[in-house]
Formats: sequence, C-alpha cells, structure tokens
Amino acid sequence: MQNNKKIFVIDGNSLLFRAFFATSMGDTTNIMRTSTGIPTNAIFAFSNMISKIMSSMKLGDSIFIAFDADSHTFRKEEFDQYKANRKPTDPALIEQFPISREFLDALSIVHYEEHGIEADDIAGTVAKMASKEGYTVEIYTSDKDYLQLIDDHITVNLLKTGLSNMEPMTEKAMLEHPKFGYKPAQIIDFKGLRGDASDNLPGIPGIGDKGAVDLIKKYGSLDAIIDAAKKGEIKGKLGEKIVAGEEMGRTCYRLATIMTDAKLPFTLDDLIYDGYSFETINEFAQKYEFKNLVSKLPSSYKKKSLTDVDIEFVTVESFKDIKVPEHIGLSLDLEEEDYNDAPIEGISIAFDGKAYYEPLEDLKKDDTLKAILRNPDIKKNVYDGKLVEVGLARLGLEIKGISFDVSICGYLLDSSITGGYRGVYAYFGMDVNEKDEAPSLFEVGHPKTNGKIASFALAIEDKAISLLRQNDALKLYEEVEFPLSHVLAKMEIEGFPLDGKVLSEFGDEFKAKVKSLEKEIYEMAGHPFNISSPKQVGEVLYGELSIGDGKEKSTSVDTLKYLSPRHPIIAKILEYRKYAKLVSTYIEGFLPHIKEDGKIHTIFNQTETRTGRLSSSNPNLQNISARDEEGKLIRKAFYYPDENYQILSLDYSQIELRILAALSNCKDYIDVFMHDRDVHSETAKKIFGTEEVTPLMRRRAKAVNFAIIYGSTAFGLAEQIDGTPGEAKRIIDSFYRSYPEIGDYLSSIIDEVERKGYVTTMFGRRRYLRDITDPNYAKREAAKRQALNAPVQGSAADLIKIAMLHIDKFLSEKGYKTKMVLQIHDELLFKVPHDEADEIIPLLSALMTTAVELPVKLSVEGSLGKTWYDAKD
DNA sequence: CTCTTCACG
DNA sequence: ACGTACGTGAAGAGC
Repeated sequence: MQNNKKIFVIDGNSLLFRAFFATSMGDTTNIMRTSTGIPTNAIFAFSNMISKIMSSMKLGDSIFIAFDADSHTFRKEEFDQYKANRKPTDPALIEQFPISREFLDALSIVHYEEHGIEADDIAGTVAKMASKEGYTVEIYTSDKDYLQLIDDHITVNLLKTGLSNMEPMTEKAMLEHPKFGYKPAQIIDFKGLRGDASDNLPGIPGIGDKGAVDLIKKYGSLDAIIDAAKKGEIKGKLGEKIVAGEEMGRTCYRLATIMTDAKLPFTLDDLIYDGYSFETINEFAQKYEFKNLVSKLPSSYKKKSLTDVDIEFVTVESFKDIKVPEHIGLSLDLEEEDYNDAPIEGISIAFDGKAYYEPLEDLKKDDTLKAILRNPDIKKNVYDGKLVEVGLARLGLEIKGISFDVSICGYLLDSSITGGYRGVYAYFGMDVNEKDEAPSLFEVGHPKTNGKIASFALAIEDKAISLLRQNDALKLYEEVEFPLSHVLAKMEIEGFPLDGKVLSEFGDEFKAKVKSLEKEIYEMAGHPFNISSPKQVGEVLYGELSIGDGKEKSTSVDTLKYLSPRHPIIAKILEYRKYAKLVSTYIEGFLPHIKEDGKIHTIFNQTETRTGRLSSSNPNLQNISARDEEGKLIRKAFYYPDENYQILSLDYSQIELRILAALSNCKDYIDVFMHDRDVHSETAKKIFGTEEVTPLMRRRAKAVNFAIIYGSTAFGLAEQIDGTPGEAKRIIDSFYRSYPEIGDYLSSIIDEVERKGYVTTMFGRRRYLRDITDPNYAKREAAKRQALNAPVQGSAADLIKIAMLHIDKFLSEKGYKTKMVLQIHDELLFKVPHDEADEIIPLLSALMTTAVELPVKLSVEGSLGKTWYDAKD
C-alpha cells in the first residue's frame, strides 16, 4: 500500500538536547536569555531546526513530535540501572522544556508525551502506524535505536554534529554503512550484545563493537548467537562469555526494543498539518524576544488570520449611499515618512468587516465623506492620527473625532518597535502584508494595505488598551501622548517661517568660503582631493603629510583639533568642513522644504526615540546651529515677515539635572536649585572642597554633572576633561561622596533594570533594555548606561510634553493669537504678536515651571526677538 | 545600504 | 581583560 502522504516524526528530546549543547558549547554562563533572564538558547536552535523541517514539507503533509514525559519508564521498572549513569539535566535546559511545548503549540504542531513510556516508543508507534497506511515517514533523531524502525516507507534522519547536518538512513544505506553493515532490525540484536553506554546498558560483558557486528553478520540474531554458543559452535572464551551473559543480553535486547503498539489518544488524521496562526507564533516570539523567528518560518503554512479573511475590500467613488456607523477605522493612503510631500492616494474607512477605499480624486469631491470627517461624533480609530490630520489639512480638510491611535499605543508599550505600521501591527500580532497589493492598472493607490491599516486600528483597540493598562502606561497614553499628537499636528500645520532669500545670501557667502578654503587646502596638500571624504583626508594627513601617531585613522573634529598644531592644513580642513556642512545641510537642504506659505513644516516624530523625546525631520528643526558664531547666522533667516509677530523662546534651565535631583531626592542637590545657585559652581565647590571656584574647576564640575546623567565611566569623563582616568575617578568618587543619594539612586536603577529588564520615567514611561543580559560585556555595559540615562532624559521629555498640553489648552481657551510652533527638547518656541508679548511671557513661563509638582524648583529663561537669532542669547 | 561626520538637546 | 557619555537626523562617500 503506497500513497503520496508524508509524515515527519520528530524526537523532540533528542533535538532539544542537541540544540542546547550546540548553542552553549558546554558553558552555560553566557547562553542566550530574555531580558528577564529566561534561557532561550535551546529554543532558538530548536525553532530553527523545526522551521527547517517545515520548509521541506508540502501542504497536506503531517508532522508530529514525541517527547519523554519523565524518567520513570517501563524500562526503568525492568532494569533499575537503566539510564542511571545520566548526568542531571542542566537547569537552564530544564527551564526550556515547557517553552518548547509552548513553541509547538504556538505553531499548532501536535506533540505528545506520556508517563511510563519514552519518546521513541511514541515516535515508533506513530511511524509504524503511518508506514502501514502507506505514508512516507521521515524520522528526525540523533538516537541510533530508531534505526530498527526503518522499513520500505521509513527513513531515519540521523542528526550529526552541528545543527543542520543529517544523515538519511534507509535499509540500503545501513547495509552499505561502514559502521553498521547489517539490517535495520538487527540494531536490537547489536544492542543486546553490545549494550549502550549512554543508556547504561552493559550488553554481554566482553563483547565490543567489532565482535558484535561480526557475530550478527554470521548468525543473524541474538537468539541464533546464544543458541550457537550453547551448542559450542562459538569456540573458546567468546562462547563462554555469551553463555554467561545470556540473561543480560536478553534484557538489553528487550530494553533496546522500541514499542510500536503504544495506545495513543490521537489518530494519524489528527497529525495533518494545517498551518500556524501568525498572531499566535508572533506573540510567542515577542514573549521570548526572538526577533527573526517569524520571518524564518515558511509562509506557505501561515494561516490566514481572522482579520485577513474577514476584510472585504471595496473601492467606492462616494459615501453618499453608505451608512457609516459611529465608530470606524480610518487611514489616509499616504507614505509614512515625508507625509508633507508624498502624494496622497486615497482614504480608507473600515467597519463591519469591510474596508471602503476612495481614491483622492473622488475624495476631493465627496461632501458626504467630508462631513463624516468633520463629525466629532463619529469616532475614528487610526494608525497615526497626526499624519491623518496633517495630510487632510493639505487638502484643506478638517478631521474631528480621532479617538484612538495605534502608533502611540505601540510606542508606549515598547519604544523599541521598528518598521513603521508593519512593525507596530506585527507587535500586536497582525500582519499588514504589502505583497498582496498586486500592482494593477485598474487600481489606484493601496486599497488593501490601507484598508487593513484602518480595519486593524478598529479591531485592535480593546487589546491595546488592556495591554497599556497592564504596563501602567494607560494614563500616559490618555493624558499625555494621545492628546499631544493633536497639539503636534497643529504645530506642524502652523509651520515656522524661513526666508529663502536671506538663507540663500548666507549660502552664497558660505559657498565662497568653501571655494577659497578648497583652493588653499589643495595648495597645501600639493594636489586636489575630495575634502569631504574622510578616507581621502586620512590619506593626505596620515599618509602623504605623515601627521599623526602612525595609527591614526579618524578625521573627526576631536582628532583634528588635537593634531592641528602640527600642520596648518588641519585648521583649514576643519573650517572647510564647517562651511560645507552649513551649505549642504542648512542651506541647500532647507530650501526645498520652504512651502508656498514661506514656512517650513517639520514633522515631529512622536514615536521615534527610545527615551520619550520627540525628534524632528524633513527637515530637522531641532539641530539648527546655535553654538558656532557663523552657523548661528542661519537663524537670522527664520522670522515672521509680518512685522506684528516676534519669536519667543522659553527654555528650561538645567532640566535634566533638576530631574536627577528630584528622582534621587538628593537634599543637597535639590537645595542648589531651590536657592537658584549655579549647579556647576556648587558641584565644583563640593568636589574640590573650596569656595574659590576657578573656571577650570567649574568646567570639570559641569563635565561630571553630565557624566553622571550619561552613566559615564572614569575613562569617558577623562576624555571630556582632558585629564587622566585617575583624576576622573577621584572627581566621580568625590561627586558621590558629596551627593550620596544620587549614588544610591543610580545603583537602584541598575538593580531595577537587571531585575525587570526595563527602567521607568517619573510618569511611567518604560524603556526596555534587552541587552542587559547579553553575553557581550560591552553590550551589557552600554545597556547600563542607557538605563541610567533613560529615566532622566525620559522624565524631562514627559515634563515638557505635559507643559505643552497645558500651554496649548491655555492659549486656545483664552483666545490668544500666540502660537506654540517648535519644541527643542527643553525649549519651546512661540509666534507672538507684539501686543501679547509682555502679558504672555510670564504666563507661559509659569505654565512650564508648574507643569508638574516636583521636590525641586524649575526655572525657565525666555528671550524675544524679531528673528530666531535674536530670540536666543 | 552602511559608515563617518557633524549639527542640536 | 573587556571598551569606554545619553538621545537624535542629514549629508556625502564608497561599497
């Protein structure tokens, strides 16, 4: 009986042991673990083996995995020395046993174990059942006992060294094999004679590998050999040994015999594999922090998810005849990055398992849809509300009633999620597959992908909210981040003025500088080269001009400044770089971003940074030159052409150090701020033990204040202060003696991150630091520094966000014309009409200093000016 | 697409 | 003995 059915039968224990030892190499101190310390190395390798086996399967094939339940088996009953020599299993592996079952469950692969019998009895029974039914059977194990199962239908794939080396064994292969040379069933006779050291089976004492094989080849079976020995046909010592060892031989024979008639609670039909659910295996991968597990699995076995099959995609020209309920999912078909310039393709509205797509041209004319958008009573779940709001504003449309934002939820649950909407939805176990968006002449935009984004946003809300609640992040979501997205949208839409003409004039000046510096540099070098190429600069400096200490490679500012006394060309290169940077990034880079309204509309990325800060892009308005004199000039091009408006800058002074004071509750540090003292001078007094603070001392104290919030080592601080690590260490030690609570606080953070795998800001924002358990020392140390910094930087970010919300509310409720236009981490910029300036500056400052209640006083400095240059001291 | 550099807090 | 200050975005070079 032969059919085209195929089953893969796997000895789970065998693979798991192999997986564990191959990835620990006998040293279990540094194995792969999750951020909370659960060992996962064996699961990692095991999952690779399983997905490799799955890759060779076809739809309709079957798969089954057998495990040992425990060590109490019928073999142990019969022979109490059975496997008595086994070393106790490593605890790190034992911990992974249940996870391996969880993994298989997540993949919907049937596995089975039963008290009293072993994996090979279960596997043997299944294999023989399947063989009788005409299945082709592929067994995977490293245990040679399984060879006895081989028949016309059964192949045993023996795992060799490594993880993917296999040797497929058939009867023919065995007969031709140098080590075997006998038939599959005779492996039992062999084990009877020879025993099995790993199972603690002695066999017949005095018979070795070679002797056993010879006897089997001559007589065929253990029975026949014993008969022959008794009849005296086997001469001499060997014959005597066999007669004497008969009982042990027969015992070992029985013990090596695999059961093929175990009673199992399932049938072969139950083993047909019908695939896994993306959601379930993805959840497993998230839980145990496997980044690539899902992507390695053969996608042919991925079941359509509920959300996949349930969505019916419809393209419409109007919503006139469609009854839209009060709660919908909505998505604007618009490229995530660069949403100010990318073309808007259309819009999706999702409800009741349908995703309606309306292309841009229809959207523009559809008054029903516009009314839906404007209607605050129609609740809209979106992936990225700010994008939707700003994108629609480009069409002159308003949207109200955005009630839930997936991207922000994802960000608050784990700020390290990457990959845009696909990454966030994958985190939630939903697959937004772009590949099913077949390019078609008849289709406009991305009705399916965009429809999924909208549908999923609607479907995911309850789950996301409950996850936020579990992580204590719901308040941060509801009271800070979600409302902030609307405030940021308004700021983006408002924009910030930039005069392209003024900017170009600076550009011409800077370009002339670049040209003349280029000429001078070429002359000094004796030939032209690309000064913008670090590689070529290195060749000129360290090669041709032999500047440097022989092994210099870097051409960074720090290195070049240090080397500059050695050759005049270096200063010129630095100057060239400065002007080239200004031209390319701030002049040429900005001009294309000036819109018809004479303004720049940056994107405030709300879900980008690991710490909770915003970032700014297209263009980045958070890194406009401020320190360098010439660079600063660029700020003169930012101003309101309307004489009635000025730019106001309000910035928190020493916000992060004040946060550190509050977090650590350090009395003396808090006192410094309570009395409005200069924190760097006060720190200098303390650590240098003097009232007479020299500029050098203040500079060093400032460096150590920062070193503390960056988690710097003595070595790192030494670089900053141009001192020795010894000096730096004394300064750091002295700092902690002066402010002992800060030291205690920082140790508690390390403790926390090692215990929980994450750290938290004052307002409950988490940052996961999975590298904290990485076997690599440098990675662990980096994670510690990040752990020390994240609560400080992140709490400051929370704080200014709260201030922004208060300010936005205040400005709109009181009807001021003043507008908040930019945020630069510890600074807010405003467009202020002349007649509001005097009144509003103290009010806004007060809103900033009182945004939250802290044990430390906050201070805000303000400056007002026509241009951004003037609004900065 | 990654690396290096450099602008900001 | 490790390898060395946190967080970003943009541009150019060179593979």
